[in-house]
Amino acid sequence: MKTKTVAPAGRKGSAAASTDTRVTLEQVAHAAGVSPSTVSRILNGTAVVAAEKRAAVDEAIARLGFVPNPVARGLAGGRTLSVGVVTQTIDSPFFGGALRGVEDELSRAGYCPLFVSGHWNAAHEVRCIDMLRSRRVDGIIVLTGRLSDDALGAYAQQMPLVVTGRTLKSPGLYALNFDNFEGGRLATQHLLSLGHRRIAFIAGDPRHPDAKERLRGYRTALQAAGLPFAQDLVLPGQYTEDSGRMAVERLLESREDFTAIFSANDQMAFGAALALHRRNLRVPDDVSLVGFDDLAGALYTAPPLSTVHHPVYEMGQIAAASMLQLLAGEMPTVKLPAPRFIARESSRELRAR
Amino acid sequence: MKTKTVAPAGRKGSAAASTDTRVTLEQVAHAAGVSPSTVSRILNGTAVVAAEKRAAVDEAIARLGFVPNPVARGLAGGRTLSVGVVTQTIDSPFFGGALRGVEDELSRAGYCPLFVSGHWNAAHEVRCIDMLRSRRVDGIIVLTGRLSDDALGAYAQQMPLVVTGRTLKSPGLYALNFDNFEGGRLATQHLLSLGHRRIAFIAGDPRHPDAKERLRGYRTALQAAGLPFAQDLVLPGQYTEDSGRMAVERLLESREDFTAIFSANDQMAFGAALALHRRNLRVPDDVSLVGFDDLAGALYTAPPLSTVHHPVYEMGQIAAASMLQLLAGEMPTVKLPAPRFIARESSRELRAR
DNA sequence: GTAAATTGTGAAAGCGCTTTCATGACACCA
DNA sequence: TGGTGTCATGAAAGCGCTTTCACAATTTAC
Repeated sequence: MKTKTVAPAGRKGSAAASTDTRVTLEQVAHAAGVSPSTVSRILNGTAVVAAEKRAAVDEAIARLGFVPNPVARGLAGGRTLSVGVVTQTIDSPFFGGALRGVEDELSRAGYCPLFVSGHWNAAHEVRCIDMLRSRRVDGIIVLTGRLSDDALGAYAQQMPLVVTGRTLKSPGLYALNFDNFEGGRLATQHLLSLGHRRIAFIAGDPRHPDAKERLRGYRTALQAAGLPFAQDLVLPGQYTEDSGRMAVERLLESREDFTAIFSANDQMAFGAALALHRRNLRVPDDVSLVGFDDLAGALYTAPPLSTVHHPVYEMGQIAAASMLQLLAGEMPTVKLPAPRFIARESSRELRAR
Repeated sequence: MKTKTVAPAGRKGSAAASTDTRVTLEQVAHAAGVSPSTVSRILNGTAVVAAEKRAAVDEAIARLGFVPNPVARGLAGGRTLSVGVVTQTIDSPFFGGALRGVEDELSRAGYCPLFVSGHWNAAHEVRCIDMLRSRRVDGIIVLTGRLSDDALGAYAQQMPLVVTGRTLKSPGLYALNFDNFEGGRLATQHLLSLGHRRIAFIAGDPRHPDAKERLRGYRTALQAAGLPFAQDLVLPGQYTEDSGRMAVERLLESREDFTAIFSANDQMAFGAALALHRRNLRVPDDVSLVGFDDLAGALYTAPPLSTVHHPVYEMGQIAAASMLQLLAGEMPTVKLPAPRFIARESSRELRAR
């Protein structure tokens, strides 16, 4: 058995696996006594190969510890087995779970995510997407973001696109949207069922479509209960903890009467809880508080926050799975799970005060 | 002006920038009337080029909207302008900030991070690193992790490596370590200076070197104050919220006397706060509570948590900057900032009870 | 039995760059 | 003025794959 002498493999230390980055497909072909084309065909399953040669190649691959070079593959084949993921900040408590879902699902299929942060800025998102395109990703997943629907549609003409937080139809584009309206309705409904009638609402940034939907859910639930919509009970917020804190401070200063607060997201609810604490108002004894999103932290506030569960991890998984389908030439049809309200300890039935 | 007819550029929609992924270096060379080598030299600054030709090339690049293809560059030049980042979970509240620091710093230099999750599992980390190597990243940043120092040293022989959470010297390897001992000392010192004498400690997972260091800081501070070290006041924890909650529950059941708790990280402090809340013990009136890490959430607990500031974002930045230096053939020398204690509202002076 | 369709395989041409290597054009010193 | 350097530049050879194309070797059809 003649084996081409190969540069010594980098197998120093116990950790290095038995794969050698320096072995090339050509060496495998030599070792197996076939042509490179045949090896490639076996690797990609692009054609039928005689069982005998296939065995020889498989053996050579195993023996040499060959791993195909994705960079060369990308150049030659045009596919890089990587997909770009535009998130807003990589350390967002909200999107974090989604990133994990994307990663898990993609790596299962041998794909690799490229995460970039758009910083809630359309121009920056454009730059990110350009960067991803120049890196030749096979597709792009956009988590919400500030880009116009038209802009996204245009990108979708160039490569597969999956986008969350929108309802949007376009060829080569799959949109995944969570039912924020229903979530808003559920949360409000929960407070109403506990007897609350004066329910303040801390709104999210109105530039977010989902913030508007959550507000609409709130209004609809009030209306369904025959209650008037009081503009003074709706406080503007920015989806940040601090904006939630300030909203509650304004609310208290306004001397508006209220017994419960529905915050359009958990982060603002955390801020709200702090503001209430500072005024010696106890949750839920003095004020019931509910949030939206069910962030990891919602389980560990004192008391744990009642909130609408937003399946972010699943959202990431589904987005990735949809991308894989798009890449395979199929049209995805999966939908996001429906919102569920999680009653914890920050809300309770209204008592006479 | 003769221009080679090029496939129509993908400039549909207002969002698509004026760059065209399909323009190649060869087309630029043609358009500028020079050879591809010259264009490459201008792009990389590898050689002096006549000002006149340089101008012609620059013009052609701008006119055609040429963007070099990193995949081809990677194949030809052996450098992919990407660095792998092994984190533990991409959505970790602790490492999140570090990832952002890495991303910001790398992208400034035209590099691109590839984030992979090791899930606190040495075998998984090995697989991640192999994957990154096969993707031909130029270097790898390992955020803490479970790999042995030897294994890391072995990898460092193959490519530049920056690792955090260790003190370790090896060629081609740069280790960045935070002074966890001093942090632990500072936090304990803070409680001592407020008059506390019975200070419980919720320990982190002893497999983490930093958890051991924080404990050592606690012990040293007690010793320096002439206080005995009481093993019964040290509760085992796992760095998770729930382990913090359970630790406090065990502590209360043990009927051990204590007036303050120092938790080895903020996540466990959050759990501890919840357990105290459930027992109607108020922070800081009944029990002072301090954490470690200064997570984003520490600012918005009720009350805001006194804690040791761990500069994670800077850690990410510095790790990335060090990697860039390593890649440039220099040996980095930057160190992490020293720990600072941030007194907020969860700790106060001891009062007679 | 011959023509035609089918099949497995190898040779070779790229993919879009980087990087030697060779070359011609000048400048320099004796 | 001839020889030796220096310098900018182009030609061409890869980098490690995929994929087209061509070609024998079969198999099938008439």
